[in-house]
Amino acid sequence: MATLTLPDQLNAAQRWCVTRGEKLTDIRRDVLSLLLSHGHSMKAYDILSELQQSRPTAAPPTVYRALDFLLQVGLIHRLDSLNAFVACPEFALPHHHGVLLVCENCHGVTEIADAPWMSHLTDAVAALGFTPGHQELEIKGLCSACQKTNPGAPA
Amino acid sequence: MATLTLPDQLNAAQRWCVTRGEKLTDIRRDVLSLLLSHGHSMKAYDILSELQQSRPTAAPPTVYRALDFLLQVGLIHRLDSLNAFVACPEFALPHHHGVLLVCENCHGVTEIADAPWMSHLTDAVAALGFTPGHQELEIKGLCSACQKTNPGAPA
DNA sequence: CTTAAATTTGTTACATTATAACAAATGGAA
DNA sequence: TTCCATTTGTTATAATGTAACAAATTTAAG
Repeated sequence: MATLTLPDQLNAAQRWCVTRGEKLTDIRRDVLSLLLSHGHSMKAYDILSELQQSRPTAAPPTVYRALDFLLQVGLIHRLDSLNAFVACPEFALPHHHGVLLVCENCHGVTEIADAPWMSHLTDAVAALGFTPGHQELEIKGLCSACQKTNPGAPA
Repeated sequence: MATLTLPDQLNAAQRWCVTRGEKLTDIRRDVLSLLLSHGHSMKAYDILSELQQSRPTAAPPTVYRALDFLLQVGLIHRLDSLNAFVACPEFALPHHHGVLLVCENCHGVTEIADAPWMSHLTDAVAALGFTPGHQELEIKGLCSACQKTNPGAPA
């Protein structure tokens, strides 16, 4: 996995949007850039605070609109369990069935793309007549780093 | 699956709490009763409104405290994707690894207890050094009923 | 080029979801 | 009874997210 620089990541995102007939405007790029450069997940109002460093007039809708767009085109994920957002490092993978491992302690996120057992899950669910939507599963727990410093936290 | 009456469900919950050294107080029982009798998921402030029919002085902390308690003892689940709560019909099952199928259209919830592929998932995740917490997976999508009335809604 | 339409952004206000903080009441145990 | 722990009442406020409409910008058409 070649680690791209931030400008390269942004350029790739730009191309991804154009391919889909969408525009990565300045605001949207700025929000994505914040998420990419942080690496970990961010809350909407934290993004807003940082965005206001360069855009003093930014307001909640400014951020939420950009986040909604980035979610639509698949450049970021929303973490329902944290009310937070994280950049998706693998946005260009086709039929991307991801699992997000969310650490309850440090709020770090590890993404697993195309896990082999994922198809078992979607098959079993489909057999019940249920059609999964965006297939991003969120599993809460403790990452390996936090288990060491935090012995015995969840169940 | 024997379908218990509401009083029987509440009594079973009562015993479950006592077993764990906890008390199912009046308020907690009332909140659980609302969730059980509704069957589908409810938002905290909807629970509050209904609770205020019988307890006019109930305030947000009244409901959130009861919900926190019921979550702790495993009598209910929180649906992160809806900011809602639902009664757990299988709270007494040991080592309960559940999957919640959440319909994005009708907000109905189907719970799968002890699915066979669940162990594959936890094993694979554990192999990465991640320790899952409460193992309640939430899968958003469309239930079979809503697929018929809602052709082509999510992806 | 100019006009019209569509999209994006600015701005204000508000809706929804959840918690902090502290006082009062309740229930057991010493 | 007296003390302590737990639960509940109460007020206020924090955190998260959206509605509604105006202004600006971009795109496409004539």
